[in-house]
Amino acid sequence: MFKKVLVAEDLDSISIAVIQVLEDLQIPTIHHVKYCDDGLLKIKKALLENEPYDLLISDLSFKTDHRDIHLSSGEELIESANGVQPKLKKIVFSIEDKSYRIKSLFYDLGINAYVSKGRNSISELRKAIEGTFRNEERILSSDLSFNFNDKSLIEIESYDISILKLLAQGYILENISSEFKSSSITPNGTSSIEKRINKLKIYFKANNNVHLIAIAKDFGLV
Amino acid sequence: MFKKVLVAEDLDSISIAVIQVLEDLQIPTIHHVKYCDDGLLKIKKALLENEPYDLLISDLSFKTDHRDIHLSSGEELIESANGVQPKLKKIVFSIEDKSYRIKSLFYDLGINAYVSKGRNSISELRKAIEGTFRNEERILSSDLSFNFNDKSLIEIESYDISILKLLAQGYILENISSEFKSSSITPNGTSSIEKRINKLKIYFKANNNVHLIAIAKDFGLV
DNA sequence: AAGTATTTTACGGTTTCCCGTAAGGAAATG
DNA sequence: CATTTCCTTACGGGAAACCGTAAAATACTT
Repeated sequence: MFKKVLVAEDLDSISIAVIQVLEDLQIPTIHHVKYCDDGLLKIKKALLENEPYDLLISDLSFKTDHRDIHLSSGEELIESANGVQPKLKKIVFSIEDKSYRIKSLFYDLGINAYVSKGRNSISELRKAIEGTFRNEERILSSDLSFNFNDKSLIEIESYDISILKLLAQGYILENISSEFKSSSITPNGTSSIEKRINKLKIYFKANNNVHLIAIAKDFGLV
Repeated sequence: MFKKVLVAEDLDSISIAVIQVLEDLQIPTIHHVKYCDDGLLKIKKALLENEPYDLLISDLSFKTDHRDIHLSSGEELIESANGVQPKLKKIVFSIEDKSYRIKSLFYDLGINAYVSKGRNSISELRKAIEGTFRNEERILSSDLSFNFNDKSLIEIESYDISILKLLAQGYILENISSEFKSSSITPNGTSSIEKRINKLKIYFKANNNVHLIAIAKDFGLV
């Protein structure tokens, strides 16, 4: 079994349970951080000392408080971790249950397992840890069931997200156009952007921009 | 100390920690439900058997799954509980940290304490339980600090919420107007609704309706 | 290199939003 | 009962969204 595991989880009420699972699995070294920044520091330090972690279990969203931080989410932590220790095994333990967000964790960040916080997540987490150790791939907790080959939602790309983000910030078409021009994002004509928004509206069955942003917010896209 | 406590929390990873706190406080009877409906049933049953609960500790948001449910949130559970056992002490333990939503829990649902899930919430929860037992009022975990007398946000009333909800569903002004007419909500002229939206835009510093809804979503108003 | 397809951009007409002003009506005051 | 005040509604003009069409630019094929 794993020898050295790092847990990144801000909520103490949850980290207790996660650590309990790791103790049950008799993992000798269990470290826990409440901030992503601390997590990256620990990973780097462990590498320097030639005692790297075997496994990172991370949440996705972290509360903000008084402290100044560089890494604000689990995604950013994992991305940074990939920069210094690409082979690190990674399990995400989060409440998120939107398939395209989870898919991107596997595709873009190369995580080994995703466990959704739910009514039976402790046993799911345990199974995921064991499976990851056995080098199983794309482990998903059983309350989630979506098809990795379903392309439908993955086609919403960063370009669409950029538009939605700016719309949600009160930008009008012209503003978005000039914003894209100055960031050299293409296409950036008002007409093209308009068309893309229209596609999104059709896709999400939205009546108008207001409706679209409400839906995008619900889906956690912005 | 309390003799009989009910915990309503769907996430097993969290309920473990909550129950641990209660055990540390040596509470003889601790029950736990993962669904709001089960919570209400238990409260009713305990009342019938003349062994009512002294305290309810509830989360606010519950995941939906295959099961059909009547009560979908902690608010609804507490409201129902108030219907059958108004004197029941109530502590809410949730991730929510928007002041006006928390205020309404105290004002409208008469909860005794609110503990925000955070980096040190376990000790906060323990303090809240002890404080509630000593009949302290309006207990707030210390990571939250807002003024109960600050009227600013509480003035957004259900009328505004109705407008925001319909906007978020893609209604245009005319639709909202006729919707209000058929529900006999006043004022219902397009002009009045327009003016009210304008006030909201000024209040939330929103550039337009799209921006407004994005902000409303962020604040959890809709 | 020419032709075809696709993408990007431009344009115009209609609807809705946006915002100021003002008329109409109800409640409050004296 | 008249006057003031506040609230609701109506109206109008300009801005932005909405929606279809078409031209221009780019990429793709043969």
